Amino acid sequence: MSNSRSSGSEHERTYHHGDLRRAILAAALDVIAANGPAALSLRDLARRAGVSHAAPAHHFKDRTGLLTAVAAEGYALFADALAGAPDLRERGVAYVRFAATHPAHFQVMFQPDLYRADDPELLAAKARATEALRAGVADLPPGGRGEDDRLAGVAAWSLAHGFATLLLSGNLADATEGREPEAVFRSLTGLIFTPEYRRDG
Amino acid sequence: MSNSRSSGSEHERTYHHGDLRRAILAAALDVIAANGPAALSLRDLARRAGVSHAAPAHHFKDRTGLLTAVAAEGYALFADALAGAPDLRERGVAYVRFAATHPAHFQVMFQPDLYRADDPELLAAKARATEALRAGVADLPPGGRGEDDRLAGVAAWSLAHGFATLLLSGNLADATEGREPEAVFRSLTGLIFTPEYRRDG
DNA sequence: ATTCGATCTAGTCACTGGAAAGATTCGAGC
DNA sequence: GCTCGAATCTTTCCAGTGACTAGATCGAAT
Repeated sequence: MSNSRSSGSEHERTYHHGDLRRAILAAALDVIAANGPAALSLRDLARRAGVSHAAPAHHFKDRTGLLTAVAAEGYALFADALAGAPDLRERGVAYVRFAATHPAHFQVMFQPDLYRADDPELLAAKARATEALRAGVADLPPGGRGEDDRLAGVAAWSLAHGFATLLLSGNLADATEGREPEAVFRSLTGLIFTPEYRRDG
Repeated sequence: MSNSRSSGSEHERTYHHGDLRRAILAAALDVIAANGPAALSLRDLARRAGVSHAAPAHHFKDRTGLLTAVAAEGYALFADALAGAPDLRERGVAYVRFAATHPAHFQVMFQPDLYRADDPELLAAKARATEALRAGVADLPPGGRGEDDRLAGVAAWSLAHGFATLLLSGNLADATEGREPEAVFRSLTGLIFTPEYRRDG
């Protein structure tokens, strides 16, 4: 590692950036979070990182490759976030919190048009996340009821996902009104879930 | 109206298209439904309509203007679809059905980055849709309970919206498995809503 | 020290969105 | 029927972008 570029505020021009992949990814997340995936430009990211316009290609192949990397990283972080939650309700809260704290990742993850959905690394991370979700649903009903379990899982997923996407698209601005979105979602779950589907106090 | 262009299969070249605005909009919906909003190109749409690449600009100003028109039309159709439903549950079903039958509209509507959210026509249509949603939530609890009403409304909205977006992003493929998404959603609502929040049989 | 692979640069091409200026057609009013 | 203004469409042009290629530079292992 020749040059980490973290010592001075001015970019010290050297041939090798040091950690261009991370720098491009970080810049991409900024742009996406601010203006959406459509506003993302490889050349702009290269400029921000202080490298030539063709440099990112070596790390991500092309634009789709960059977004694939974003989605893969997103699913990995997502799986970790979900795994840390104790019960179903808190897993839903973690779902919403992830969307709120990682809006760029979340947006890209759920727009498969933007990336290569067959990427191996992405598939592995997504599988981990899916497993974390499924595990959350598995401890849901007292006894397995077959088809209803699956439906209940889809319902819980839909509830959390809908809240998260509405939040990111700005449609819950007046519903939350300054309150923490997670908190709103938490009280919301207490309202809609029937008692036998609750695990929390 | 000089030339409707609907008589023959071959485009009869005339200077005026006849209904270019509709033609461009229709082509745009096709492209978005097939490959997402990112794949949309004004020049491509112009080619499909058989006009010069600058022709669409007169009807939509720019790319953002076209997407604004898509969103506005979407909200108008959405309001109509929601207004036709008798009770809250069927309004949710209508929500999901709209997303399934108008995927392009739906996708654009809930990505405000793509269009001009302050467009007057769009705002009017969105207000109608919001009103239709609010009315659906209003007849929900037996007696008004203040803050809980609002939360329940957000919950119902989140449930329908989450199901719809997961459906469009391909995440419910194995959960529906050939069955009509609407039907799956309908049975899902019966499972998750507490009895006192139900109106249906 | 040399070599090899990884990283980055420079140059190029096709495509896109957008703006400007001109051509064609429509339709209202005479 | 004719003219004229407005709407619609074409042509031309420019800057920005993604992607490809060839070459320059660097790092590290041998």
